[in-house]
Amino acid sequence: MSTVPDSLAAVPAKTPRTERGRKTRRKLLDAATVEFGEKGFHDASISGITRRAGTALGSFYTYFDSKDEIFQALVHDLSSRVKEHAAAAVDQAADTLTREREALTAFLEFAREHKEIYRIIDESEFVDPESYRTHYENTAQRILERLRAGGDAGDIRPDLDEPYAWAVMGMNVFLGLKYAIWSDDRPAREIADIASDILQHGLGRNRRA
Amino acid sequence: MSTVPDSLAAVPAKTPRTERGRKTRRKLLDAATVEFGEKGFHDASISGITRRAGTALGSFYTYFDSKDEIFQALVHDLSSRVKEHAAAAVDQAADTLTREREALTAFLEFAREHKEIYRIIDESEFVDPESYRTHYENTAQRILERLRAGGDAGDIRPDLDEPYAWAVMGMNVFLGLKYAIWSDDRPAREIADIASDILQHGLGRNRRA
DNA sequence: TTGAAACATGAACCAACTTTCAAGTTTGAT
DNA sequence: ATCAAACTTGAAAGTTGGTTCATGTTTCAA
Repeated sequence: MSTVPDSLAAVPAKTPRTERGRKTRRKLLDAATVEFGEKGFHDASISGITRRAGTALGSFYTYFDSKDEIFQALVHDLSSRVKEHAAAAVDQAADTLTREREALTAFLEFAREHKEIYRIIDESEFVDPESYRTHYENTAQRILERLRAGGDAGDIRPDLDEPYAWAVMGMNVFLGLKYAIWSDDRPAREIADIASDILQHGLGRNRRA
Repeated sequence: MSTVPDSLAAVPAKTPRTERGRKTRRKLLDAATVEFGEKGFHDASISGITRRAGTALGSFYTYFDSKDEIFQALVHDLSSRVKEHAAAAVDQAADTLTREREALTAFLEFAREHKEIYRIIDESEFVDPESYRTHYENTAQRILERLRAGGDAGDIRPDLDEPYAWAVMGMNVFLGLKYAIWSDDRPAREIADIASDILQHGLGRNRRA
């Protein structure tokens, strides 16, 4: 006997209805980013989140049904942010490989400034596998579209398909892990140049940069 | 007042001393591989492990100090197995890029047959970060050595350093995630050919395969 | 054969969280 | 100004599952 008709269930049951509510929800989400980022899902606690948010423990359940649910909401939130950030960087570039280089540079810089985000999205592989998969499928899709556009424009080879996009994405993610999360020292640009170099010429002896 | 002198502490305290002990420890490790692989660290339980192993709950603590400790032992164990499997495949290949292609093919096939292993190693990023890092640092190191050998032999460009190895590794890992863990359909060889193609020529229009 | 050390057992303990709830406060449309 | 709905609160209930322990059994070197 739910009070909410199924036909209107599009909006999650616990959406805040007042300004105060929206603010509290936002505070919880931000606090959760810090808590999960610092401790990981397993060691993070609801009380840790509410303490950071400065709200009572019980208030958490006004906005989220469970620890899993807020994590899921978070991944969705952060995934959008990463996407938007990369999209912004990509706009201005002229040719395809420059575009990819800019996208990677932006990703590296973003990851350095928001290591928690990288960690949370990565951990979603185990906490909320569907979100994880969606995140990377979508990212690969956008890469593939850029590559195909480049192929059409005669910028790069025209015969590229899905696995090429996954290869590019894998390169980027691991360069991010190594040179954004685990160490900061090298300029992001330097790393992006190397990736770009691989995409341009490969490792063969054929041609030099 | 430990009964074990510090100077002899090289061997973990709980190493089995009889044949029966070694067998039980092995059973627990194998059971843990299944349990962690199926449920993930968080949802896995010690009682789940001992149930699968066919031992009493208490026996677990004869061999491991905690849930974290057996996970760590497991990652170490599995990491070695992955390494050995790849090393075996690499031996016979003639030139550098063929070697890399064989390594990737072997990795993909191994991952398909042992999806649990892939998952456990991946999850160690959060459960036992040091093991995770060691695993990938070592893997990158071996890739770099192969690339350098290729550079020396005149097989490929001679100016490759660490980031190139991480880029190659990232490609491989994500192709593994997509085409070994998430889907099985395409032949491993086909995927490895694509990666090899990228390493040989890049995505530029310059030359065709 | 014997006995000390190694190993096995599973009920019970316990700490740590998540989640609930009843009582109070604030908001905002009328 | 009013009041019903929205929101807040934190103590306490409820769970879950890791860990301990006292007791019993097996191993194996002497």
